[in-house]
Amino acid sequence: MNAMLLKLKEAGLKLTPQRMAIVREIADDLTHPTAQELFERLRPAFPTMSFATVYNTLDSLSRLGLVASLRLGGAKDGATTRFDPNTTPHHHAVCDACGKVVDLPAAHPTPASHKNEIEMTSGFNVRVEERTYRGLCAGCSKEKSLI
Amino acid sequence: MNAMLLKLKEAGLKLTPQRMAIVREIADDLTHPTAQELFERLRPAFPTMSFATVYNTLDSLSRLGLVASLRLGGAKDGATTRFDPNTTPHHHAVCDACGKVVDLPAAHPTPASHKNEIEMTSGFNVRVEERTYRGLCAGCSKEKSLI
DNA sequence: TTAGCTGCAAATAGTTTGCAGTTTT
DNA sequence: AAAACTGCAAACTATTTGCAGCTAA
Repeated sequence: MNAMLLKLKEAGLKLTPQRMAIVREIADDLTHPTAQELFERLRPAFPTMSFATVYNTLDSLSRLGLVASLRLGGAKDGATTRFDPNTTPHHHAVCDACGKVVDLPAAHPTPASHKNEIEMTSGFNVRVEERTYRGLCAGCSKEKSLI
Repeated sequence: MNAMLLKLKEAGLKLTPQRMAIVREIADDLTHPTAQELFERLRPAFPTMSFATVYNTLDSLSRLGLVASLRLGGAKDGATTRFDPNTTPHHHAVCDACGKVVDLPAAHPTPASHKNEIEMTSGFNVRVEERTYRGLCAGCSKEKSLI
C-alpha cells in the first residue's frame, strides 16, 4: 500500500474513498498543486466531493508531515496554498510570469556560522530557513525574448 | 518634504490628506504593518477613511518602489500582506508564535556560482532571492522555556 | 477645469466551520 | 456501535472593484 495511506491508517485516520483518491492524486505530483486544482482533477470521479473534504484531507496530511503546504506569494495568487509531497528540505523557484513552481535541491545549506550570526543579531531562535528564488521560468524567458 | 511624498508628486499623483497621513505613518515604521494595522492607527484622525484608500495608496507606493509588500505566510495569517519602507535587499525573520517580523541585513548574498547553478538546473532566469528564517523571537523563546 | 481620488458597498478569492447524516473500523 | 468523515451551505479574512461625488493641481 502507498506509504501515505499507511501512515494515515497508523495515525488512526479512516481510509475513505475520497482520501485515497486525494492521496493517489498528490503522492507523486511535483507541480505543487493548489486545493482548487486537486478538486478539479478529482471532480470527474467524485462529482459530489466538496472543497471541505479536499482541505480537510490536505490538512491531515500536512499535520502528519506527509505533505508540505506552501504559501509562496508573488503575483496575484499570493494567498493560495500549494501542496508539495516532497517533505525533504529544499528551496523553490517561482516564475513571476506564469506562477510555475519548481523544487531546487537544498544544495547549499546555510552555514552554521551564518545561522548563529542571525540568532545573535535578531535574538531569534531559528528553526528553518526558507528560500524562494523569483524570476522567469525557461518557457516565459523565451517568450519575453521574442517580443 | 518627505522623500516619499516628493516621489508621489513627481509621479503625477495627488497629495491628498489621506495619502500624506498614510505616508507619514509608514515611512519610518520598521514593524512591517498590515493594511489593517495602518487603517486602525489612522482611523482616529480620519474617521471616514476607507480600507480601499489605504490599499490604493499602499499599492501606489509599492508600484513606485517606495515600499515593499511582503507575504511572509506562516501561522494562520499567511494571506496577509505586510508593508515595509525598507526597500534595500534584506531578509526577514518571522516568529512562529507571535508573528513578529524583523529585518535582517543581507549580509550573506547568494554567491554568483550558486545563482548560476540554480539557473542551470532549473532553467530559471533568477531575478531575486527571498529568504525567510522562521523560529521563535527572543520574547517567545523565553516564554516557552518558562513552561 | 479635470484627472485623479475618496468613500461606500458589494464582489472576489481562498479557506474554514457547523451540523446532520453517512461510513470506516 | 463509536469515532470519524462527508457534503452542503454559510461564515470568514484579506483584498479588489464599481461608481457617484469630491478635490488637488
